[in-house]
Amino acid sequence: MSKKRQVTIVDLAEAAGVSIATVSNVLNRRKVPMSSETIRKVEQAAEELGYRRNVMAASLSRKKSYELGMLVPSFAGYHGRFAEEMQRTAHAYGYHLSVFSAAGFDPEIEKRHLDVLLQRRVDGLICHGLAMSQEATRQLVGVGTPLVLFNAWGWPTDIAVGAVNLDFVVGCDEVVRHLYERGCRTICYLGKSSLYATDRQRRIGVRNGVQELPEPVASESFDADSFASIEAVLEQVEAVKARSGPGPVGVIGFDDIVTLSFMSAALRQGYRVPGDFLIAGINNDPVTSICYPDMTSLALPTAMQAEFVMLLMLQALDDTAALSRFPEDYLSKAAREGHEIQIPLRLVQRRSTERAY
Amino acid sequence: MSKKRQVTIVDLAEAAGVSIATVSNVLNRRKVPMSSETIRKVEQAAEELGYRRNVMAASLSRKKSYELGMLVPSFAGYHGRFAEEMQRTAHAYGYHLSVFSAAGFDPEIEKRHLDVLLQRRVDGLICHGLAMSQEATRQLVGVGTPLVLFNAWGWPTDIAVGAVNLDFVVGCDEVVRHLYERGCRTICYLGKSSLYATDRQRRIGVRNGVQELPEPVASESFDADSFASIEAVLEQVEAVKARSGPGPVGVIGFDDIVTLSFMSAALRQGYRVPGDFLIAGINNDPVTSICYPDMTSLALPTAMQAEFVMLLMLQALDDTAALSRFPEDYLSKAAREGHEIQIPLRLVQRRSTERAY
DNA sequence: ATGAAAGCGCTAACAA
DNA sequence: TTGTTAGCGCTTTCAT
Repeated sequence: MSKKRQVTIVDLAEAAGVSIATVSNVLNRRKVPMSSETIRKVEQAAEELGYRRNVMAASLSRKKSYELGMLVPSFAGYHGRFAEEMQRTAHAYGYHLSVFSAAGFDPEIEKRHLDVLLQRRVDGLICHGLAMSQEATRQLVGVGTPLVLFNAWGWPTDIAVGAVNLDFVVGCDEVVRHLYERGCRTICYLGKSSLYATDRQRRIGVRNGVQELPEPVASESFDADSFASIEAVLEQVEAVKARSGPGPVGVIGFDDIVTLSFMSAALRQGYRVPGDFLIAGINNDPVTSICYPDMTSLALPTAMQAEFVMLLMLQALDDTAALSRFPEDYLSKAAREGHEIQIPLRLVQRRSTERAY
Repeated sequence: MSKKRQVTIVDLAEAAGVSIATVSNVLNRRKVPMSSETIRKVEQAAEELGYRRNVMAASLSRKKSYELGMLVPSFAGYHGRFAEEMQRTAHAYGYHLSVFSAAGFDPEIEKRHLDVLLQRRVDGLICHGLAMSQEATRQLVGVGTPLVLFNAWGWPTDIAVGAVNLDFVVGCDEVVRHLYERGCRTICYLGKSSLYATDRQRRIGVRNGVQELPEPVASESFDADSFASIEAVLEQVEAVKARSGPGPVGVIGFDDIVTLSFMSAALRQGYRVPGDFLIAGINNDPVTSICYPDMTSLALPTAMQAEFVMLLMLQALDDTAALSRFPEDYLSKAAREGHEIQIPLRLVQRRSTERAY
């Protein structure tokens, strides 16, 4: 911030020969009556002097910053894409979004970032299901700053005004059915216990899917986190394959990263994909369409998720003006689902799950 | 930002029975003499009332925000990793870093984000070589807010105080030599003309590398952007391979994404990698170690790059206190290289360039 | 060792 | 239609 004197509304007022209140009114396009001559003079002065609004001063005075803060565990993969989408969406509704990466799931770092955001007096907070305890969150955020979560299940509403969650349950259910239809009579899920909440949703979905199948299908879950390498995971899956029938074994991974790791390891061992294994990931990361073979995955509609996060946020902020710009079906879905909104995923089929040949 | 009255230093002053000036001194741990009793009382009051500093007010008064702004074209891949690293580094030196994704290389969006950052009165700006013109940048940023660039070549110092650049020239040179040593006597570079500046550095490096080889080697460059699909690119490379000798053809891609696309396309066509092609990417994206086959790539030392960006920034900000925390060799390298600092890359060898079998 | 007071740049009643 | 003025919460001389 430049120490040298910046151009302020006082300068503009002088140059335009009006009062600072008038300048403020012009600059903020307020609905008070003003002569077009005044408007012109002020705008010209602003242009000529190179005026740039000081939003800190404005926010301080207005007691509202139109600034939102967001915390993600990483800029990589889904979280980065979602953050980008949230920035776009926030802007569309008149807010700015600062995103911080907690660089993992470290509660201490989360806490620090949240504190900074609160010190900046952001109007609202957007977080993933936090690593820090609910109690710590309640205490830190307190009242007054709405917190909207994404992919967080079962948080009490006295902490967060709501959550917008990807529907992994239904999504994984669908993946299971897809694998079954492609000939799999054995299905393995490769989970990540370290990401408990979101892993759990997937497990439920897989279990539901298997149970609903027209015939009994064997299924196994593995915790990829607890193995030293992806090769070790592969060994386990190989064992399952050994005692299963002749058809392909279906594999669903926690996300596209572990799924791709597994697929590559299988290829290195000489297995065919598809053929010996049919493999599907989750996230529809761009890598799924450029890897070999290209990989079936669950697409996450980040734009829709962002819209609903924003919707909940604006409701909490009582920003009726912005709120009125939502399409009717969004508002009604939000009203129907309450403070935990489900976002449906979409299965994208690629070669990794083509019918065994 | 909560409309309801927030706890201010006035409240603390009252509770502790001291003046607001004293409260401010205590809270900021200033070096003025204070009785430990006063300190205790103030800190206790702050604790009890749940005080949280309002940094907007502080920044406004201090005319310094300790806030930095950064613009990246995307949160994906290298830029996201670098942004994360910059946040960490900035924090280590007492600053906070808000990162915005321009969602591509759109000059209009860049402009908007920069303007917002300047309105927030950030102390400094960190950008990639911008899509917007140098003239527009000069006009927008003006004086007073230092701009440090990364991966930007040849920007005048009256716009940016300096640039910290990945040394793609030397890096690509090294990749070429590596491919040669592994048996390639023909080398193809798959570029991206849309990313002109950074593509150019790679081309120079490849050319240099080829020229320095002990024997003549054929080389070709293709612009992946100008083809409809990666298969179309592959066709071109196949043509090159057809008129080259029996050994493997070496392929270097603009980044790991186009490289992996190419590799997968080649595998789909039945080529062997390594074998028919030896393939190397750039960025050392995490995907390089989980794809099939795992892929040789150039690692980008983001932590080092972040340190130097911070160093240039702190110099521009005259923050001698923070500056003194840099290791001697960093300071001397910066002094030696001036306002365009080169960061060396590191070749990471993987199976995609193993000796042809 | 502590306090009084003048800002920082802007907003928002309220007056004129 | 425009202007006056009292804050917003904090920092920072300068007195005491």
